[in-house]
Amino acid sequence: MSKEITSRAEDYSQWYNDLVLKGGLADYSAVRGCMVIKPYGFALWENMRDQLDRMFKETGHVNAYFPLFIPKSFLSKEAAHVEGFAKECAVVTHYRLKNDPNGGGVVVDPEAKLEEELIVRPTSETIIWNTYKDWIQSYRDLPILVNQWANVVRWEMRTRLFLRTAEFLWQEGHTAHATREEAITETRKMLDVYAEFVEEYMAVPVIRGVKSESERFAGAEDTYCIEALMQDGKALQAGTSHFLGQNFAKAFDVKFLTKENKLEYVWATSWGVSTRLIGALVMAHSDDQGLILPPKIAPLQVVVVPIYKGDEQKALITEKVNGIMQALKKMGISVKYDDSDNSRPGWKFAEYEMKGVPVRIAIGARDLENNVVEIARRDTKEKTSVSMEGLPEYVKNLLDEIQQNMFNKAKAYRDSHITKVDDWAGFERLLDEKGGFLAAHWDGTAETEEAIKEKTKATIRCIPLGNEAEEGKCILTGKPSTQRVLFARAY
RNA sequence: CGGGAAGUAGCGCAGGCCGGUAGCGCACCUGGUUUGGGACCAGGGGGUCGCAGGUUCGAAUCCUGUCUUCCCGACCA
Repeated sequence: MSKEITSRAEDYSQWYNDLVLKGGLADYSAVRGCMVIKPYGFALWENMRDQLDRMFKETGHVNAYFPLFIPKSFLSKEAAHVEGFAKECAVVTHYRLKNDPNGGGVVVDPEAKLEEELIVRPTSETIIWNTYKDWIQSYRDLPILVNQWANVVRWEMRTRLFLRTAEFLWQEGHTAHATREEAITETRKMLDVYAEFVEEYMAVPVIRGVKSESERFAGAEDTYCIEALMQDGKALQAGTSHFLGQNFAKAFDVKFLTKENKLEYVWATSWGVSTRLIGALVMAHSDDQGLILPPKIAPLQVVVVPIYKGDEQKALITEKVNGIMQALKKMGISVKYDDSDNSRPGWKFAEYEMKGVPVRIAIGARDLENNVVEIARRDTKEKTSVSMEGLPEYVKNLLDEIQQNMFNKAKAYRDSHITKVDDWAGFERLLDEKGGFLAAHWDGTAETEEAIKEKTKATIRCIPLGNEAEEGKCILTGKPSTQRVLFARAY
């Protein structure tokens, strides 16, 4: 048929592309490295965004919006920061086009060169801290807890749908605090918010941790992260939260007066998650039949497919379905009745499986007679005959169960792919044969980390929070180590 | 940005070496029969062959450039 999905076993990358494209989440666009997020994919993002937004507001944050363009000079104010992003910045140099005197359409007007070039934001720390300077006078102005939903641009060499595109959507929280402790607390709090969201709503288990120096955000003192594991054994960073210390306050000269009337630099955090989460969602749960979406964020939770012979039967079924739909909607369940006549039930079944709709209800003449419906769940593909009596409650419970089951399944896979390893040969072999996270000792130096990366392509994903101390020897150098860290090949 | 592959109807492809006015399957439209896991019959519509130049009487086909995508590397979230 026209919508075959490449199997995971055959070609994992192609499988992922097939799911995104054929599941209707996104399409390639005419612009290099940029994608079109289609309505179904955007509905998914909206559900994620809305929930995150609620959680940000519950933790005291407010939304604002800062400019897309950043003066070039701003970026260079924080040395580490500019170094981290310089290689992937899009630069605006002119502000006008004109008709090509040679008749070739429009050309950039050389007369319209900008005095100072503008950078399309790769992230907004600089423009925001330049602004915060004006907002902050005294300790009474703190803390500032601002988030923005925005697009950002990072000019990537190699792009992949959702996982890495030149332009992507995200949120970036930027907070300012009076004390180091308060800023660190904020950094950790938002990491917890992310972890809760990804686990509770996306049903993807994550490991909370701290990045090593070389994986740290450019300009941060500490970068915290949540790391998820994909079905091919590769890790994916699902969110980051940075303790920025006073780096940006110093770079942009943002000081405040304390109660004691002393002038001090402000402490900062920033934190973000992006549409990349959709990539994580796809790769954590889906199978060779298509997407599997967790009920809590699925654009559509239930689809009803009628099976009928002739218009009379269809009318009877539709009448019954209308009642079911109303009852489900009353319980806050999103449901669609697909009574379109241009495809048959079997085709619809396959289609909604591809799109990952958690629950399918099929109802035909036989069911009407017996006062039942057939319910199929996407996660396990199980089909059951269920009485019409109490159907809404049954569906409600089933959605909860699917959500839980998806998380449990992903967690079982993840947990079985965290492997302790103490010898180099085993380390290399496990990376190739099993994948997942390898818990190994590391001597704590960037040189060793780099050497391991070069030999194996594996990086230190994080040092887990609450990691237990354990004497050991570095997996590569044999030098003394005090704890295990998590290595993995990553997206 | 290097190495490989590709771009022809909405989707998947053939045609290309050997230039002569574009074809198949699915989808779509009409009518009918159908409908419990991707229906069938009959009739029909749809393509400046990615884009721009060039060679030629004539280009999907040959040449040059360019854009986009995929896979593998380097880089990164």
